[in-house]
Amino acid sequence: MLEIRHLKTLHALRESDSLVEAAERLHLTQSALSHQFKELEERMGMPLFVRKTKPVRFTSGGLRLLQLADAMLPLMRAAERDITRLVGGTAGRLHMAIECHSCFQWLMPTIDQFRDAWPEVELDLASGFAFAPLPALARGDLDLVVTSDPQEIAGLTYVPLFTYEAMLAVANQHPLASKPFIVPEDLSTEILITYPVERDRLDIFTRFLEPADVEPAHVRTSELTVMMMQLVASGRGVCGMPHWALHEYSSRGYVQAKRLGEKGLFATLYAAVRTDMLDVPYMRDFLLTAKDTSFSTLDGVSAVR
Amino acid sequence: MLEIRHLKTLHALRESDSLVEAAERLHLTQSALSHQFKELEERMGMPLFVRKTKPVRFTSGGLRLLQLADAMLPLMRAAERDITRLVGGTAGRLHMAIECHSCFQWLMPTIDQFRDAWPEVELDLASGFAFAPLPALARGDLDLVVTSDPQEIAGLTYVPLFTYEAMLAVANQHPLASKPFIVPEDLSTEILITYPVERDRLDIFTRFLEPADVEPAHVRTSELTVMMMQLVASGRGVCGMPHWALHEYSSRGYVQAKRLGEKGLFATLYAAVRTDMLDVPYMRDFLLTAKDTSFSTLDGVSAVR
DNA sequence: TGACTCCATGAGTAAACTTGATGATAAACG
DNA sequence: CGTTTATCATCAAGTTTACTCATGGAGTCA
Repeated sequence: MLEIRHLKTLHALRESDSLVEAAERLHLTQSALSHQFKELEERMGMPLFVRKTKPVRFTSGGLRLLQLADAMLPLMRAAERDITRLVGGTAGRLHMAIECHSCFQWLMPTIDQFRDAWPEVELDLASGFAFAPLPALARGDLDLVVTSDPQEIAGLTYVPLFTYEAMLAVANQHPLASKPFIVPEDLSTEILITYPVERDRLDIFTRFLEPADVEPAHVRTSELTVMMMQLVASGRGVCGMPHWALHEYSSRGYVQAKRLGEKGLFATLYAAVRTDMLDVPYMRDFLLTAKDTSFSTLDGVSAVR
Repeated sequence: MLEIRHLKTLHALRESDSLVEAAERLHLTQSALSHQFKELEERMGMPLFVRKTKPVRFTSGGLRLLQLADAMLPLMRAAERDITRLVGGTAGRLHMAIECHSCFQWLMPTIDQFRDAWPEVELDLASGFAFAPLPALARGDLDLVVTSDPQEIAGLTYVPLFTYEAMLAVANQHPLASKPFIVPEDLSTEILITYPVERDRLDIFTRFLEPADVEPAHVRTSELTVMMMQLVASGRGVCGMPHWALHEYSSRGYVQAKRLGEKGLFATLYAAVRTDMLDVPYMRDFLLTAKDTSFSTLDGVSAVR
């Protein structure tokens, strides 16, 4: 019924002052526009503009359609631009979400490096995701999700980034420091320090304490890793942390890193992307950079991949 | 390039699970959709959905276009509905603005009556207009403006509603009560009570005091006419008011209504509408009702029309 | 009045769209 | 494991649509 073409014509007509001028602007003949309006007005059942005046004047119906055009044409242009950039693959959008809080510091170098290499790509990073990020990825609201819990969703591909061991940071003189590894019950009398996020996003709860039905004596939160390390070092609590994040502190003897459970608590981080995005150059590059960064981050820290 | 039809097709394809089903939904053949997609994907330079899967899966490009469809299709439907209602003329929109503050009480009965008669018309009344209402009317953002200052704007018609005399309410025992009429200088020692609006929207300033360069001793404001009358009656100020608004009080000897200037201060109120809206049934009716109401409001109050 | 501008109209044409039939491919089924 | 069924692509043909070209009427300005 109503078509984009009509809106474009109306828009051009308002910008110019007559049908002829509007026709030129649209690279059409005046006759074409005349026909177009005739038919459109027939379909709408009302005139859309007054012809004899200069500049042209719109009727109420015409004005309403112009409102529509003003709303729709920019949307269209934006979408077409996005598609073009997507095809080109050197520009586009990369909206990320990360489920794992402690990955921030690991992801940041990757992002910085990427931003330099692909200045045309619009970067966005959301961490505190209210909604489930993987469906949002499938829906197209996101472009990449860093997760340790890959779910089988059609159209999504999971690219493994690296495997890390979650460990417990304790003060050097702490009683637990002498144990070969930590068991859940050890924490029932401890103060546990975590990032200020929901429990079900912290491996130490979901995969260590909760299966054993153990609750720490107290839980306190901190935004910054440095701050957490200070608290731990001064014996005011313990905290779970990826071994690579801990390495900087444990290798200097600032705190001790203890294994969680006899066999350790390992997790693999994946980058989830829509499968067809794997072909897009900037996406390939981001994934490669992310892997590289993770290797170098892990380098000399652990053999775990 | 990109057209509504394409968005509708994509939308239908997401709702159904295959091309055939989408085709049915759109009352088209499967072949039609196949052709349509082939061409669209060619134009876009990328596939938009994965065919072999069930339900169909969209590529990133397809998802982006679906986002666009989700934004645009509702806008279109709303616009088309508005146009239909505009043509029918028994339903539609009537967004008003009034420039003259004291017209509220006069307009309200008209609006009430109108609402009963045309329940399908979406009424909206704005008084404190930040922007100029007449250009907004011409632009299509408003549908009716009550003004006493008609400006020649192409496409607008001014329907005179009635002429009224602005008068000054003073206490019975007030010194000014004995004068045959008021001159601007009389107010230089008086407390003037006004509605709490900008000065340039009050005739007593723009057409009486300011031309004579006279400032009242003090200006205080009040929201309610009743309250203003009480203040005036108890000798705590004077106030300018349309004679019809004053009549209720002056005819009972509560206050005195004095002429402003030897010849009186008259103003005509107009309803400004876009000319083509004069044909719309509900608009005709509103204007007639408004005139009627103004006649009956004036009835027995004054012969001024 | 004549030149000019603007818009409407009719006819012709090329392109786009649709249709229905047919074929290829892949999944579902006995 | 062959058969059935469903889905999508392709083809040829008919139809519609949207444009251009050519022409004419109406209004405007010297």
